[in-house]
Amino acid sequence: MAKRTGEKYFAILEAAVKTFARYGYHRTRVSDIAREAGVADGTVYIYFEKKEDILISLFQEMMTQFVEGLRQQLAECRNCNEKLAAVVSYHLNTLGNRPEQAKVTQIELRQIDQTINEGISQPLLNYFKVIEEVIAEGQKEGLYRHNLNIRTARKVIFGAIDEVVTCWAMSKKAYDLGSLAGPVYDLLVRGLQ
Amino acid sequence: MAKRTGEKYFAILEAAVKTFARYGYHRTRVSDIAREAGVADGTVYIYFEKKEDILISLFQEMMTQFVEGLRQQLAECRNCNEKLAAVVSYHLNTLGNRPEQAKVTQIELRQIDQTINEGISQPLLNYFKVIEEVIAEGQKEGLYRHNLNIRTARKVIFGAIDEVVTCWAMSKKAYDLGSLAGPVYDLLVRGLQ
Amino acid sequence: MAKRTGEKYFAILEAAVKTFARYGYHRTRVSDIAREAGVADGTVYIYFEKKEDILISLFQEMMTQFVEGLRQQLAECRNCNEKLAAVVSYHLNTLGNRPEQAKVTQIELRQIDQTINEGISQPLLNYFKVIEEVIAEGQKEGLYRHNLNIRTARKVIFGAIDEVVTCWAMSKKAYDLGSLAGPVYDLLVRGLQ
Amino acid sequence: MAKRTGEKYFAILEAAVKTFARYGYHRTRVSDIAREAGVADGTVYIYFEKKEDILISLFQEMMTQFVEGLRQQLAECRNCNEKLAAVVSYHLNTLGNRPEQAKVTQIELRQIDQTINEGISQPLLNYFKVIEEVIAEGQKEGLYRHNLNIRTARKVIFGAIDEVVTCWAMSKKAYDLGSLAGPVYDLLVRGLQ
DNA sequence: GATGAATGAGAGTTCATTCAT
DNA sequence: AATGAATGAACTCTCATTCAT
Repeated sequence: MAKRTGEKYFAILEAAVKTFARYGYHRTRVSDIAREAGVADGTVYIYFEKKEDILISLFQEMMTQFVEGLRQQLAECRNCNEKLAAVVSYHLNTLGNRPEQAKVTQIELRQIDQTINEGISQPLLNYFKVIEEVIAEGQKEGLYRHNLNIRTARKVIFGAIDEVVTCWAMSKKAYDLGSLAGPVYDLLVRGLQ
Repeated sequence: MAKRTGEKYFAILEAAVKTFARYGYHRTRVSDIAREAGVADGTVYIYFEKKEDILISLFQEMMTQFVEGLRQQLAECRNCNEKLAAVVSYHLNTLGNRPEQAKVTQIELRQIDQTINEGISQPLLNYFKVIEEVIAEGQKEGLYRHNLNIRTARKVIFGAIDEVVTCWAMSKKAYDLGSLAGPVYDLLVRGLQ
Repeated sequence: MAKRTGEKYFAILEAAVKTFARYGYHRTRVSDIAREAGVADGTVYIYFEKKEDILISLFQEMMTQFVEGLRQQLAECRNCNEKLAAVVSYHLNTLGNRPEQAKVTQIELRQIDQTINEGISQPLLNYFKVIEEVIAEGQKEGLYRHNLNIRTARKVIFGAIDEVVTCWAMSKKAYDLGSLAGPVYDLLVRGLQ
Repeated sequence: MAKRTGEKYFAILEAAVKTFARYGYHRTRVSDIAREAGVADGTVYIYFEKKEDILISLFQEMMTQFVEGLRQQLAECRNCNEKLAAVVSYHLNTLGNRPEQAKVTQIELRQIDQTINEGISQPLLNYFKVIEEVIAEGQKEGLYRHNLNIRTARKVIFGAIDEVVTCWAMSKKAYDLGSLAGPVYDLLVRGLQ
């Protein structure tokens, strides 16, 4: 079961971002999403196993696209510093331009039992891998310290950017998220050197 | 209503940490907490307005104690670097020694509608203030850059530590969280200089 | 929401009369009605907003039918006296033949907060209007006094009949309610003349 | 148990009229009455068996006083017509001057399972008896028809007055209830003759 | 594939009543 | 007699999920 593809699959996903961002995951009824997507309640269950699945699929689709786009950006960078800058900038700009996605990623996604959720951690690991690759590269290039624990550094980097996004997503969003890329990069790159 | 003090208040709070950490917020029934605390279901509602209230009160009590303890540590530091080290170390050690609290803080607490929750953000702001004070002090002492945006720096610092804790809380906790204090401090302090 | 029509709507209504009459409104659980109607608990809430709604809808359906039937009877009467007799007789006979409805109308219906209930007073007003029309007609025909306050007379008439029904509904119903129509009519008509 | 007398007994009763009239029987908590009476929750249960008991006792006290007062009035009447007029007038004036009692008598009292309630019907029967005595006397005096069924006539009389009070109690009480005594008496007395 | 009416498990919360002090 | 903290039974309503059409 659960087709996970097709025109209506994406219609439902799109409807879900909107309603989750507006009402929050728990206060959104499956029927709300169905109505927004213009399909019947039952139809949702042709494309998704259960409600949680919608949120997870949403994240997976977003994350896949995100990592893909990020990798394209990185391909054009000449060294690890440029790559780190690209990571920060791409992360902040991508979510800064998609407030609804940001809301879902930063807030709603955390409403699910994290303990079980392979579905969330797996796609996230791909992103983590990218960051860790950049750090390792920096060490090879001699730009970053060798006594750096790559995993810890990755946590610091991701955590820092993530918190910056969360603060913005929970705020009135009166400022441009992307404009924080420079300062954040500065803070992080020095730590690695 | 809602006494918010007394022997049973704390018994319920203690029972709540345990059950939330074990089953997660949403899968914990109020009656589970009551049983664990050795009181009747109704008694819970003498001390708390509603289920959500328990989680929030839990956080507030923890946070108040946390900030208080942190301030004591900082009082003994001679400069901002020592203070920053103290923040990182205190944060990681405190939660590292209390896995149940860590689980609740990092995971369960995010299960509530963040949009509404003054109850969560307010106590957190006190912690944020401490961090920002340390940074400002560092600038005054000439140890930290002046072109630093204090708020952004705070987000980076908090986000970094928070992510380190979250990864640990979601892991099998096979390593000592406190032992990451040094590396994390190193990464952060260089960013500020 | 609340479909308020369809096969199951009436099945639930029918089940409600029975259970309300048997156990009383407050002691009837929604699940009792559902079981009696042969539907699931949740189904009740597809057709009714809330429990109270069932009782009110019940009354509205009954009242609508009642007034309709009464109007048909009155159409065949040649003067206001015949009409008054018809009102008394129709009222007593209708409820006399439907003990369960009588129980609900006279007893259970009064278990709801009367202050709020438009839903109850509105349909009743239609009946009141019929009575008042009969009185006014009687005055025009010269059969009833002109110094009669129509509203007061209506209250007296309705109150009298209503009390007769209530006494019967609360009794063992050993006597035929309809047989009181004559005496009651006699008492009332003289008052009007 | 249940002292049913003493200073606090009446304080609770008085508090109950107020709160019942204000919030309705079902929405009044025992603790509301206790607070209004200035006693502890538990104290209520020294004087009353259960919540229902308060409402019933209230009615009994009111009814006893009512019938007593009515009997005094009747003692001064010279014939059954005067007595009937006294009944109507006394009933309407008494409740007309005590809106809170009226609310309780006409509305809240009916919120209890009438089927069981000896406690309500018993004191009411005393009033019924008074009315029936008046009618019987009228027949003896030759003023009222002999083919009158006394019980039915009593129901008509009581029902009529009761409805007049109920309408007033549920209304904004913009008119004086006692002023309806004349018209109501007129309507009723002619029926008896 | 699509529908949407029907299902029924599930739990938070209230509050009358009790009883140790 | 008086207190009021504690009890725990009771029940409505929601909503994710199913399945006959």
